[in-house]
Amino acid sequence: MQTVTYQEAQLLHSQCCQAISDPTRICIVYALNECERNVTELAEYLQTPQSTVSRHLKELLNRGMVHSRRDGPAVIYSLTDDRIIQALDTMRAVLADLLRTRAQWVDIVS
Amino acid sequence: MQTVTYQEAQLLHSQCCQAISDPTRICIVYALNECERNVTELAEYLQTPQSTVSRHLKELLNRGMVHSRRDGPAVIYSLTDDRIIQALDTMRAVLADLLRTRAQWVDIVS
DNA sequence: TCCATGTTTCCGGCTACCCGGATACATGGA
DNA sequence: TCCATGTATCCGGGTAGCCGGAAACATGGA
Repeated sequence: MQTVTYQEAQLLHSQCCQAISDPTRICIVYALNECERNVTELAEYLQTPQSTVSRHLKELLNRGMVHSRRDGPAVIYSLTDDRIIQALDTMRAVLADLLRTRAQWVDIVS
Repeated sequence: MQTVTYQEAQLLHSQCCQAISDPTRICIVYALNECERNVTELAEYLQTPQSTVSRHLKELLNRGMVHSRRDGPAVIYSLTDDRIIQALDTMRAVLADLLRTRAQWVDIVS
């Protein structure tokens, strides 16, 4: 059984978090939580260039955050694990409370 | 009441996630979850240069992830919100399952 | 086999992030 | 007021990340 050092585990942990720390990737993850979509659909939905979306999906795939499957010429992506949304929502709640205590900008975030 | 656009909210969300996406900052957050500590204590505990720790703490403070209070010449830091740990643990669980399905490196992470 | 559709990769370039030693700054006691 | 302790900032420099147009690559139907 191969093992990793504590530092390597920490690095993997941070890479998972980094995967969902980019604004575009956050949008992609939430979009895939609604329903699975292919690259073009995501690009249109997010109003983002297709190459950009594809690049981010590659990152998410490498980190294991999403699955992909072919459907003819299209590639359909879907979320690997619901807990990714759970983690994002948790941080969003933390943020909402932060803003609340600072008494500003509450409406959109919460 | 001042509001933010959807894009700005997304950006804030990503900044919160980014705050806990650096390996060193993850270590700091977990260390502060055990007990509050000052900069020097953290630096020694994490075997990391004091200036580096201080810089990361500033980031975490700016993002509202930690509190600080003075105790004489020292500045003591503590976690703002337990849910930060919750989110980190969630992502760690996702990672652990990922590695499990890939059948390697399981022991340390889980 | 040729083409339409959809995807990935390449490219040049810019920005943001991270590092750690050294220096400057704050605090409270002698 | 001077000093010891602890903290924050400065600095130079390296690295990683992000961008979007363009070109190359897959796929399945005509």
